[in-house]
Amino acid sequence: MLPHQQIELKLQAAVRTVLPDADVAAVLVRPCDAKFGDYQSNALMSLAKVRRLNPRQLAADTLARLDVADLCSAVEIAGAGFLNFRLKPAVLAQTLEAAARGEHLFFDRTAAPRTVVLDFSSPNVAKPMHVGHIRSTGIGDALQRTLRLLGHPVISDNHIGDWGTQFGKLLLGWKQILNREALRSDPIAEMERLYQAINAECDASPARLEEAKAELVKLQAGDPENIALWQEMIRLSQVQFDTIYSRLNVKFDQALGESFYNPQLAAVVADLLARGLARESEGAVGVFSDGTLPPREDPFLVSRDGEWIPDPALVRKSDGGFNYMTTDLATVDYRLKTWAPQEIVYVVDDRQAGHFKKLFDVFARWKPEAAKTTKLVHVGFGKILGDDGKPFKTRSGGTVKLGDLLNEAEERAFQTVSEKSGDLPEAQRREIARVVGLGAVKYADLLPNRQSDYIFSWDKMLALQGNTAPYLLYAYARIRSIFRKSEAESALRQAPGAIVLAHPAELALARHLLNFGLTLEAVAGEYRPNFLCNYLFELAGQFTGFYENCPVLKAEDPATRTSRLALCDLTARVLKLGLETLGIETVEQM
RNA sequence: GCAUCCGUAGCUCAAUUGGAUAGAGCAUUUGACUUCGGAUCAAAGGGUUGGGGGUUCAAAUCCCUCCGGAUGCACCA
Repeated sequence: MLPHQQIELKLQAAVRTVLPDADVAAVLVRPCDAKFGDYQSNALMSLAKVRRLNPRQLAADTLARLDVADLCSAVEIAGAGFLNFRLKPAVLAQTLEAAARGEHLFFDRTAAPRTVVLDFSSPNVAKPMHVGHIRSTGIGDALQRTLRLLGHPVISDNHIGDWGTQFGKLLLGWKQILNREALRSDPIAEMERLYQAINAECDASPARLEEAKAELVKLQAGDPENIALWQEMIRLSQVQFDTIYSRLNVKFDQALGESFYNPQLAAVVADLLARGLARESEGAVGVFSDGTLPPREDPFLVSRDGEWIPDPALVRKSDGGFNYMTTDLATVDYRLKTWAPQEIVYVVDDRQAGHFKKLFDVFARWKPEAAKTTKLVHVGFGKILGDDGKPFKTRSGGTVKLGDLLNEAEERAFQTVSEKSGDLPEAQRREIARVVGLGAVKYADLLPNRQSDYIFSWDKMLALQGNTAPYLLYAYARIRSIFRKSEAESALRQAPGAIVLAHPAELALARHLLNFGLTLEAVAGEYRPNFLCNYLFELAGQFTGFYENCPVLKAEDPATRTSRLALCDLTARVLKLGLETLGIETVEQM
């Protein structure tokens, strides 16, 4: 167990003896500004507040019951009632030595695993994956990696858009205007063309729209020809998905598309009707407000002309068809029955926040028992903008296809690598460029707080300085080169010596290494990979300070050299694992 | 119109239960080293956290209000 956790447990026990009724779950120990110490707790101030106690007195009483002499050199009460802890350097060194022996890497697997269904990526059949998919896919994958690393069982599920009204138009196009040659060379582009052409015709001609609807009805009724064509469209799309996911190194446990839930949709609606949760209105069936919330907070009401009117969650259209609310409800039901998760997490565009608010509300009313044990979470994210501040498009104004984007990233990275390391063989430069280019795109997407929009910039994400993937990869490669040069790695692994933290830069680096686990927990707790990005960037910065001030291979004595090599190795391992957790590979040389 | 999210340095962004003097990178200026990888590092300037009010020992964070932006508002997903 890491030192801060030991302190935290002891502090919680001390608080319990002083305030037996207190909820100590909020009594946390967190890293703090180095001038105050290594760790800090500010929990006593809020505990004192609600009890109208003097916070400094409470801190003093708690401190009297707290024995952390084995871990800390001093505990201070500061300011309004902060507790500041300073680790003994020996404790710091011992923690690093245990890591050097491979006993841990500054994080613990969770003591309270939670089963999480992670729903992300969700591309559509017959459409190209575009730049927008990088967000859901990248954030979702980083979250699944983080949760797994911490020991939580994860079921990642790609809820592919393989059903819906668009197939009426696609089928009509396929039967009437399909270009076989184009389909062979670029199936996704051809299917997209079919959809766009027919869609435009339908907008202009109601008769054409009726034709498309007729194809859809046939498909829904199980017409063998339409089913076969639909399956062919899915198969062709799957080839594209597989290619992209393979490049991005993203894996799913499940890929149960919308069509998987078709057989359950009628039963879902019947059940909602039978329970009195849904009712018919204007020929459609919807779930309406239950009046328990004030109108402003009620997701089923909307204001029009100064009046609150119903804004139901429709589960059946007036033509008898179902929509995505119905599918999502059936999906929740299936996931509950199949995996009994504690959480279902949807990594989906923030624009759908309203939909999820309704979905979660209907779920709570539909399955009140399950709602007590299963938390539904919408992990939303903002848009990617061009440097004009408008949604990111190609120069001609079209959608940026994900495959093209990845190609360009690799190409740009290749040019830089060739410029800087032209002496490496081309195959190696290609491989470096692949890792750097893809890493740059992923990292740039994970770095900003996910809820805000961000501006896409090749120059910034591929820059070798600043908070970028290339910088972190370079930091890693630089450490690795020390070992290449010294051939000291095997010796280090065989006989890890004592770690001596004498220089301030060594201490600072060591402290930062210890915070890796806290960072991972924060990522998993708030579904925010950017915490890990910033942690790694800071780690690289701390390493630089160490590297500038503390000669490693030229250290003054063998013991110092061994100790510093161990610090290098631990830093490299955390960088590598951290990047891996973000879905980013590393290279030994660049 | 109503709702949601957002507004932080010239630009792009951070800020982990409300915590101590709001931090990085870019850009700008200055400096270091015939380099354990210069694809480097160090330093400086730059802020009334959109405005105003409130709660609190403590507010970028919570509440109210105004301004500005994005998004969403039954039978597309």
